[in-house]
Amino acid sequence: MDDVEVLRTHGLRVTGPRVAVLEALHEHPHADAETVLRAARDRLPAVSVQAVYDVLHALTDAGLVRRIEPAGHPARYERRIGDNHHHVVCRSCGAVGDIDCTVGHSPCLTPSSTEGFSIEVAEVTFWGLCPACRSTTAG
Amino acid sequence: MDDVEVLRTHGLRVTGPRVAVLEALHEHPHADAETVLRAARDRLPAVSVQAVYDVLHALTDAGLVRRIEPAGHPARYERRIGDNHHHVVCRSCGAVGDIDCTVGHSPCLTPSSTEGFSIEVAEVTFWGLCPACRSTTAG
DNA sequence: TTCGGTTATTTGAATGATTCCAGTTCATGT
DNA sequence: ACATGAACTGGAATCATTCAAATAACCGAA
Repeated sequence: MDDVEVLRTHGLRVTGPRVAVLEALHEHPHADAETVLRAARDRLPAVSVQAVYDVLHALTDAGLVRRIEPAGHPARYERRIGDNHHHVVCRSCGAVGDIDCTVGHSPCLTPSSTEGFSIEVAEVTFWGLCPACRSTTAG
Repeated sequence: MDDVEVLRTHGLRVTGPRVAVLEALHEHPHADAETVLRAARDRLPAVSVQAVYDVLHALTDAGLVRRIEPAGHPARYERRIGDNHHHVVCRSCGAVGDIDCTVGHSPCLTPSSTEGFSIEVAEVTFWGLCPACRSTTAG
């Protein structure tokens, strides 16, 4: 299923910016808006900043793309969805990596006291240093 | 140990704004910067916006206060630290609640593949609806 | 293939939390 | 009390993201 078909399947109109953004995300698995913009412009030079934001929003709403918002860093977007994996974020450079949740479901993710909240999803973020920053910072 | 002593213990100078901010945080367990500012001004009307940000930063660096940054909401600050608890955030109004990590340490928090990252902390955020928003939104 | 209605995109300006800057004031140790 | 360096004030600036209005593109129907 190519990008065009993916869009149709999810009831979204097929437009240049949307295809370009999907391809950009394929190239950069955890790209922030600016990276997506640049990569999208490699294919569609005229695409505007807001178009990229709109498209990312539309894709996120449609469940095609997942938005990650690491504290202190601009939002990032990824196409890998539906498998409940988690993320490592580099404290130093903000690089993001995927981490499979091998424990499967539950564990810490079924809280003891919910404080009256109805809980829908649990989000796990690991903070550390990426390989590159490890060698640079510490040695 | 009162607020003044807490500051001294952590090697921080004792100043009006710092005490005011600590007291504000005691009153509002998950306050954002604006709430802290207002509560601090109840005690110290002249305190500036920047002083509050500086103080919150200093307290966070000193490990006296923990900063929570729920995606899409302004940062919040809390005094309860060192017990590795997690948070529930209301999707609708941004209210924050504490959730004890009864499972203790580890579970999902020891990832399988670290992708080469050196991992320091794991952060768990639950997303849902707070009691107030549940009754308002759904019915 | 042309038409029409809806939806997406463009352009440009605005927002809002947070931070930077330069100068002044204050807390602390002697 | 005094010197010193950290902390505070006020104002402007930053950055990602969003809003608003006008234009243009998509896609089903004729």
